[in-house]
Amino acid sequence: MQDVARVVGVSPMTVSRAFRNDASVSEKTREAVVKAAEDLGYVFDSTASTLRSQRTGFVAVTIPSINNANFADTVRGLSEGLKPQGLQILLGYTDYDIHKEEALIEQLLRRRPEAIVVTGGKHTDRARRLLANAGIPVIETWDLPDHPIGHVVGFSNAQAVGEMVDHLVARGATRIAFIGGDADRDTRGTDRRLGFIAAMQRHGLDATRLVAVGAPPISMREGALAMAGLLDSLPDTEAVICVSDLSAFGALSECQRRGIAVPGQVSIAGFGDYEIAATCVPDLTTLNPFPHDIGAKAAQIIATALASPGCDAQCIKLAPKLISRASTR
Amino acid sequence: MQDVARVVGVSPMTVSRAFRNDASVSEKTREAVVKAAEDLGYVFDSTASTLRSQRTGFVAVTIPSINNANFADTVRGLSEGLKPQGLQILLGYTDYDIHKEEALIEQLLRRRPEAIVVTGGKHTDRARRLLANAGIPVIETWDLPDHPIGHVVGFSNAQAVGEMVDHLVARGATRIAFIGGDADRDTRGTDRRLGFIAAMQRHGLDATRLVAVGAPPISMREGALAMAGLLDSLPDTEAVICVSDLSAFGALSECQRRGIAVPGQVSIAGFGDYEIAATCVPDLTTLNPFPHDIGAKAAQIIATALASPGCDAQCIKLAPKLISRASTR
DNA sequence: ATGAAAGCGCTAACAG
DNA sequence: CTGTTAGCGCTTTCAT
Repeated sequence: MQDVARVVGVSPMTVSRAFRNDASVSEKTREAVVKAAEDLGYVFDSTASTLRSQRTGFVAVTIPSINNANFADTVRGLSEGLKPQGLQILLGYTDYDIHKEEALIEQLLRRRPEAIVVTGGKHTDRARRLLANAGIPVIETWDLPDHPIGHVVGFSNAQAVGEMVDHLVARGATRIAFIGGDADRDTRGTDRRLGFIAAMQRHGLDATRLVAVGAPPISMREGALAMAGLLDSLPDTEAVICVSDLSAFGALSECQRRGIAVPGQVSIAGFGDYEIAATCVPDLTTLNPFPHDIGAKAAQIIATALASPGCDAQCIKLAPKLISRASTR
Repeated sequence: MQDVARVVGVSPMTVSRAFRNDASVSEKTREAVVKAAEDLGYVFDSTASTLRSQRTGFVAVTIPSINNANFADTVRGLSEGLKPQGLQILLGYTDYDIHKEEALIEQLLRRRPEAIVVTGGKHTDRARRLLANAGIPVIETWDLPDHPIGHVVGFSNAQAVGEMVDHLVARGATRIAFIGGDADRDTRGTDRRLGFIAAMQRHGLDATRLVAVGAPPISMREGALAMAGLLDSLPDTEAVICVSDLSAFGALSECQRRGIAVPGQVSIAGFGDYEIAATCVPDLTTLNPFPHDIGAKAAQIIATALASPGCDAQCIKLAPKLISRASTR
C-alpha cells in the first residue's frame, strides 16, 4: 500500500480509503490509486484488513457432504443472499459425523466468521458450547431442534414423512416399507424413519418394514440393494418410502431390472425433489424441502442480526411440499 | 492469549507455542494451557496468526458450480489431500463464466491463499496476470491448456470424446449426434463438441448432427429437451453422445417416455461416470475422467511445490476411461 | 479531502 | 524449555 501511495503521491491512508470506496476520497484520486495498483500488481491484503477492522467478511457454513444437490442448493441460496452484503462463505464438510462437526466448527471459529450456519440441530455438547459462546449469529438449518442455540431455518423431517405416509395410505396402500435412516450418524434420516413409524402407528398399520442401509450418504446403489432385499424378503410390499430421491431412484432401477411394475406392483416415494425425481420414468413422488429457500432465509437472518445485534432469535419453520407424481398410485 | 497466559502463569509466547503443538513446550504446560483456554472459552485467533506468520493455511479453489458431482469429487480429493498438510479449502463458484472467474480470483487472492486451483484452462487476460503474479503455485485442472500458467492436472476433453466416437463407430453406428456444448461459456463442453466433430470427420462421417442446448449447467431437463428435438428432426439417428451423464440420462428418459428402445433403436453415451450412469436401466456407457484423482494429484503438487518453491511446473495428463455399458450396442 | 499515530492479536527472531 | 522485543499490513481515531 505504501508503494502504491508513493507512486500516486498520497499517503497510504488515502490508498486504503480508495480501496474501500470511501466517499471522502475524490474520484480522481481513487482512479489514480486503482491504476497505480494495477500497474504495480498490488493486490489488497484482506488478512491485515481483517485483523485491524475485526471484520473478516466470512460466514462459516457446515454441510454434511459437498456431494449432495440439496445442500448445494442451500449453499447457493446463502451465497446469493450474502454476496450483496459483502460476505463470503467459508465452507466445511462434516461427513455426517457430529464429532467431525465439532472439530470443524472449532477450526472455522478460529477464522473469526461473522456468523455461522450449521446443518442440523444435533451437536456434541462442546460444539454447542463453542457455538453459543462465539458471540456471532448462529443458525441451525434443515431441522427443528428442541433447544435451538440461536436462529433456526428448518422443518420437521418426521412430520414431512408422516405426510407421505398419509398420501400413500389415502391411495390404498397398507403394506408400506421405509428404506434408509438407520445409521445414527444421519440424524435427519433417523428423524424421517421415526416419522414413518409414528405415522404408520397412527394409521394402525404395521411399521416394521424397515430396511436399514449403511452409513450415509445413502445413495442410489444403497437404495437398489435395499430394494433387492425388500423384494426378496417381503415381496408383498405395496409401497416404499425412501430416505432420499437418490435411494428412491436406486430402488426404482432395481424394480425395472426385475421387471416389477412401478407403480403397478410397488409404489415408490423419495425425499428432496432432486432433479432426477422429475426426470426419471416414472417420475418420482417426493417431498420438496425448499433447500434454496433455507439458504436464502438464513442469509436474511444474518443481514438482520448483523444490523441489529441485540435482536431476538428467529425460528423460521418451512413446510416441505408433497409432489405427487407417477411413481405412486 | 494474555488471559490464558495469566491463568497458567506463563508468558503469552508459551501459550502461542502450546497451541501450535510446538515440541519445545512441555506436555504438562501444554495441557495446562489447553485446559485454561477451554475454561476461559478462549478460541485461537487465526486472523492474527495469519498476518504475522504470513501463512493463511488456505488453498483457493474455483469450480464452475457447487452443484455438480464431478467437481465435488475433485474438491473432495483436494480436501483429503490437503488436510494432512494443515491446509483448508477456500471455495468459490464461477458459474461457468470467465468474467465472474476473474472477479472471484481477485477476491480469493486478497485472502492470501498459499496455492490456487482453478477449473479449466481458459481465463481472461487479467485473470491470467493475477494468477501468474500471485507468487503462489497455480494449478489448472480438468483441461490441458496450450499455455499453462503453472501446473496442470487434466485431460483432453476433445480426445476423450473422440474415443467415444471410435467406440460407437466400431459397433456399427454411422449416424451419430452430439448433444450439448454449444454455449461458449462451458469451455469443456465446447472442447467435447469439437472433439466429436474432429473424430467424426476422421471417420469420414457426417458431423452435423449437433444439438445445441442453453447455457450451462446442462442438466437432465436440457438433455431430455434436446433428445426430443433430435427424435423429431432426425429420427434416423443411431447414436447420441451427450456432454454429460446428466443430459444423457435426460435423453434416455425421453426415449423411455416415447417407447424408443435404448440401445435397440438409439444408443446413448454420456460423460463423467456419475453415479446415475451405473444405476439407471439400461446403465449408461460413459467416460470416467477420474475427478477425485484430479483433486488428489493437485493436492500432491501443492505439497511438493510448497516444500520446494523453486521446482518446475508439473503437467499431469490423465486419460479418461471409457466405460462400456448397456446403453450402447 | 487527506494525513499522523497507534494498535488489531498473534509469531519470527533472538536470547537465555 | 521459556521469555522479550518488534512488527506483520492494514484501519481506527483524531486532527487539519
